[in-house]
Parts: sequence; C-alpha cells; structure tokens
Amino acid sequence: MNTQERKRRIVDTALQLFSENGYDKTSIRDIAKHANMSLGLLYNYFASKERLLEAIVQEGIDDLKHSLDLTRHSHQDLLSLLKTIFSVIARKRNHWRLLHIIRTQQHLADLLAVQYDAFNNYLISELSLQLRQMGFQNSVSEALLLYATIDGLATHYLSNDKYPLDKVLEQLEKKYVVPVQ
Amino acid sequence: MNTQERKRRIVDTALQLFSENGYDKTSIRDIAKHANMSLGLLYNYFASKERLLEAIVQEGIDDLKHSLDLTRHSHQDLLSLLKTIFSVIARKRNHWRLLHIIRTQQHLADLLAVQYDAFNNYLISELSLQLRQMGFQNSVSEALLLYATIDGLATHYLSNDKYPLDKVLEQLEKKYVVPVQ
Amino acid sequence: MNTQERKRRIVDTALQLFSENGYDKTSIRDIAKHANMSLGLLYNYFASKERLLEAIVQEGIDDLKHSLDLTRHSHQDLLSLLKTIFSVIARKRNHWRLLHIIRTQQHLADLLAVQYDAFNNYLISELSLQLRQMGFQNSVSEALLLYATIDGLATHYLSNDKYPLDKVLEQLEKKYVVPVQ
Amino acid sequence: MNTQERKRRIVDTALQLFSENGYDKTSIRDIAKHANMSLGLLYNYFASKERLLEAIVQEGIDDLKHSLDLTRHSHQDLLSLLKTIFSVIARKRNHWRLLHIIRTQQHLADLLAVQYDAFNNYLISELSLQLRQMGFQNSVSEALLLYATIDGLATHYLSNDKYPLDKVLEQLEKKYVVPVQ
DNA sequence: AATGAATGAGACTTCATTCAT
DNA sequence: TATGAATGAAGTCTCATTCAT
Repeated sequence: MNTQERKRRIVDTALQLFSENGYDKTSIRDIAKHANMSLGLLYNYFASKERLLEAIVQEGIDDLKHSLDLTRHSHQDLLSLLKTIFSVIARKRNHWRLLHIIRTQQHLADLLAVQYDAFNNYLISELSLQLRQMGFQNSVSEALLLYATIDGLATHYLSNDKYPLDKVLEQLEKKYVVPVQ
Repeated sequence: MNTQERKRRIVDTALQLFSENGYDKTSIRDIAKHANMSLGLLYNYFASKERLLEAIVQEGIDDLKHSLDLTRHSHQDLLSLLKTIFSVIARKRNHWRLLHIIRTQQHLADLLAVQYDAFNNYLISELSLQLRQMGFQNSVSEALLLYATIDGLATHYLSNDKYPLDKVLEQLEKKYVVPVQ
Repeated sequence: MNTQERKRRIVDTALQLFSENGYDKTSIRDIAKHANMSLGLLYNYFASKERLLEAIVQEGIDDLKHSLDLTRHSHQDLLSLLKTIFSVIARKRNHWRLLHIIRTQQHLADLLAVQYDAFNNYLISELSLQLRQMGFQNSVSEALLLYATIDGLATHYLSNDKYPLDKVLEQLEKKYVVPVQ
Repeated sequence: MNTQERKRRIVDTALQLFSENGYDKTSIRDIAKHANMSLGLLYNYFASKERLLEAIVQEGIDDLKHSLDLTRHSHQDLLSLLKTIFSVIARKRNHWRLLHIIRTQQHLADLLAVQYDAFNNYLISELSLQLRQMGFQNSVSEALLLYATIDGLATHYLSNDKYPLDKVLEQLEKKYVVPVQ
C-alpha cells in the first residue's frame, strides 16, 4: 500500500468515525485501529488530530464543490436543482454531517473558520447565480434564504431517516414557480 | 444564597458555558468555578453532568414553549409571527445554540432523544396550526418546510453577527403572501 | 425518640449496611438515610466513621459473648454445643459477617486489633474449657483446632445459603466422640 | 523490560498491595508507583482495576492448583498432605490472603463468583478424592469439613505470625488416623 | 438538638502525543 | 518506514467531615 492509498484510508476512516460518533468521541487510536495501521504511522501522515480534521474538512468541501460543479448548468427548473443538491447531500452524507458537527462546536469552528466561510460563500454565490438566471431579483437575499432552507432541510433530513424530503421539496418548489417581481 | 438561587446559578452558568464552548469542552470543574462554588456542591444539585444537561435542555424547551405560547394568537400575518419567533431565538440564544449542539452530536442526541422529539413535534404542530389558519393546505408539509427554513435561518443568524436577518425574512414573507392553492 | 434509641438505630442500620455491602462501600450518607436522620445528627453520636465501626464491633462482640454465655454449661455433648454456636452465628449473622470483613482488611484490622484479639481469646478459652470438661487433653491445641474448624465452617456457611451445615456438623461430632488419649 | 516482564511486574505489585492493604485501599496510582511505571501504561495491560483483579485471582488459582497438583499422589498419610497444603499456603501467602479478602467483600465476591466457585469445587473434589483413597466414607461431607478446617487454620495462620500451626496439625491428624466407619 | 449545604482531596479512567526500537 | 509502549494531564464522580443556621 503506497503513501496515497494510506492517506486515503486514514481520511476515509476518520470521516466515517467523526461523522458517526463525533470528533471528541473519536480517538486517534480508534481511527488507527479501524484503518488497520499503527498509531505511529498515522502520525507520519497527519501531525495532529486537528490537522487530520482540517484535511478531512478541506477534502469534504472540495468533494462537495466538485459534486455540485458537475451538475451545475444542467438544470433549468428549481426542483431538479434541489433534487440534485439533495442527492449530493445523501451521497456525501458523512461530509455534510461533519460540517454540521464542526459548525456547532466552537473550538472546531474557530479552527476551521476560513475553510467554512469559503464554502459558505461558494454555495451562496452558486445559488445566487442560479436564482438570477431563473429571473429572481434580490438574488443575494434570495440565495441566503434558499441556503438557509436547504441547510435546515439537510439537518432534518440527515437526522431523521423517515423525513419526507420529496414532499417538502415539492412545497418548496411551488414557492419559486413564479418569480416575485 | 438559597437552594433555588444556587440551582439557578448552576443552570445559567452551565447553559452559558455549554453553548459557548460545547458540552464536551466544558468541564464540571469549569462550571463550578464560574458559578463560584465547589465541585462537590454541584453534585448535590445534579447527579451527573448528563442529568445537568437534561435539566438545562428541558428548561430551555419549556422556556421556548412558554415564550412562543405568550405570543401565539397575537399575530395574523406571517412576518410578525416570524419576527416574534426570531426575537425569542435572539433572547434565548444560548438555549437555541445548545439545541443545535446536541442535535449534531450523536451521544447527546441519543441521550436527549425524547425531549428533543417532543420539542420538534411541538414546534411543527404550532407552525402547522398557524399555516392552516392562514389558509394553507398541506399544512404538515408546509410546516416541515417552514420549520426547516426557520431552523436554517436560526443557524446562520446565530453563527454570524452580521447576518441580514430582516432582509431575508422579508423575502421569506413574500413566499407566503398568497397561499398556493 | 431519645438518645439511646437513636444511637441504637444508627448502630443497627450501620451493622446491616456494613455487613451487606462492606465498610468501604457503605457511606455515612447511606447510613443516615437508612436510619432516617440527618448527616449532622449522626455525627453528634459518633465522631467519625471509624468510631462508629469500633462501637459496632464492640457491641457485636459483647452480643456474641452474651449469646454464647447464655448457652454455656447447658450442654454435655459436643454436637449440641456446636448446634448452639451455629444457631448464634445464624442469629448474629451480620455481626459475624462484619468480623470476617474486618479481619481481612488490614486498615480495619489494625484499627480494631485489641477488640478482635480479646474476642479471639475469649472464644478460645471458652472452647478450651468445654473440651477439658469433656475429657480432652492438650485442650489449648484442641481448642485452636476446633476454633479454626468453626471459623471455617462459619465462613462457608455464611457465604453459601445451601451449605449442608448439619451433615458436616455430624461428621465433625464423630471426630470428638472418643477423646484421643 | 519487555511486555511479559511488565505484565508480571504489575501483577506481582498489585497482588502484594491488594493482599497487604485490601483492594479498595489500593489505588491504581499506588500500583503504578510501586511498579515504577506511569499510570496510563498500566491501562495498556489491564483495561480496568477489576480486570486486573480478575487476572490476579485467576493466576493465583492456577498457581495454587499447579502447586497442589505437583504434590498430589506423593503422600499417603494425611499429615504430610496437610503439611504440603500449608507449605503451599505459606508460599502463596498473598494469593491466599487475597482470596480471603475477596470472599468477604460482596462487591468483589459478585465480580469473581465464577472463578471462586471453580476453585472451591476443585479443592473440595481434590480433598474428597484423597479422603476416599484413605478409606473414608461420606467423602463429600468429610471433604467439606476438612476444607473448612483448612480454611479456618489458614485464616488464623495467616493473620498471626506465632500461630502454633504444627501442633494444631498434629491434633488434626489424630482425628483422621482411624477412618470412621 | 438538628439539618443538610458545602468543601476538596482523591479515586478510576481516557487520550493525544512522543520516541526508542 | 513502521510499531505500539509509554507518559501524564485532565475528566467525571464520591465521600468523610465541617459548620452556619
């Protein structure tokens, strides 16, 4: 197993465990054990638990961006856009959960403020762009609103297996059928 | 200082610290120190850190319910309802933050599942009632959607001092001006 | 409730709890709670946990002595003597258990060495007297042996509800039918 | 110092301290200090204080069994058997003391019930076998009686440096010279 | 006489990180 | 490169005892 593969394995394992059990409740020892490697080796790749978290979050954000980029421009109506976004959230469930975990813990939020802000801005500008293309004015406020809705829905969806996401998305779409002039 | 005052002080201090630094990053010793009492005394009031958290969360939920109850029925239009809700959130900022913290940490969510679900259901049914009164059909789906939006807005509002809440609320209200038939 | 009654209640409660759960595993708070009195009041009667233990042990020894005295001289054969002794042990189960607990914990044994030695000597001299009356020579060695047997039997009997004490006592008696010359 | 030696050192130190001062009065920190290692390291070898105790007790039982096995069959008369047993007890003084400590403390007895019962049964069946070979009927009752005597003698012997064990053993032997029919 | 709030030392245990091999 | 033994600070909780009321 080469360096790249090992690093991958560490990141994947840690993401899984962090998103399942939380950052504080996941020990470096747990990660090493689940990744089938020694404690010392893990420290050859990441200098500390915090650096590991940063790397995961950065990768998670890049991943999410990449996934969203792939589907950009391919949709005209809002419903299909929303469905795309939530399919990304579902597929990148662990990443998204980790973002939520980090956001609510001050010591982690402080650590990752720069990365998190960048992601926020990226998402908002993407949404703003879409909305403008769809004919909405006040696209920034609209984007903030839509982002908040998406974020809240993601939160509820990720913490409740039976959340009736499709129905709620339908209601959401209706609110955007006719752009408010 | 009597028993009631002490208990109050513990709860207030712990709520403050939990919401600022997170549950895990706040030690019982920290709480005792900030509340100006000995470590052991705290255990005379709450049998464990978990029981303390439960008590705080329950009080937070009761508080929020009470605040919302007080203003129920006093509004006809959605904007003033939303403003009421967000003024409660702003006033109960720490409670709301704590709910967010708990929700994203599995071990805490498990611990408080019953209380949290009860609160969720309360809020959703309140919103559903309001929306039905305003002429909305599909009031449950609509309530879920509105709750998600409120939740997301609260998240963003609470983590960003400069969040343009009023503007976004205006956009939100417009979506509810004419009930979608 | 007068002073004597209260003291009695403390001692009875503590004996019960010590013998059930052990000295270290029984807190003063437990004792006060089970005795239905306040912590402070208990300390009016006994200056410390150790003093309380000493008082209980002293009373226990006096009790055991008294019970044994009552039945002294009333038996000619060994079997009835043994049955008497074990009926005392059964009735004073908690006292006897407490003696065993204390004996095996150095810090308690040190504390109570004087009392414990006095009890030991009392029992051995009683047994020695009996055995001499029954015609045994080497009555001291015989008494030590018999005491050890009684002690071991008591240990096994007290820690096993189904111990076939009667059968074993029969075997024991046979060994003393004809004094060894 | 390798892993095996460290583990040995922990067990030896803990056995020494447990048997001297009792389980509850011996702290993990004490053990680590006496074993010249850090507190945390001890937890690399034993997951908890209870697991450490279990390991020690198991080793003690195995040791005692082994010692007894070695000398089995090498004796015809009871006196030499008894002397063998007591030389084992003397050599394994700490183990034997620890068994006594455990037996009298409910929370430890509960913890180690399985191991302790197994040891009891082993000893009783060994004694029963010997007695049967020596011509005794009712060998089970006889074994229980002899075990009680041995146990009581061990207790008295271990808690009193000047206990006249040899004399008492002589008396004991006389009781078994002629099998009771 | 009576209460129980208050104290703080000390117990067990976890864990990020280092380093000899 | 790879291992995991080793460290020790820090966390939660218990408890004998004191003392203001």
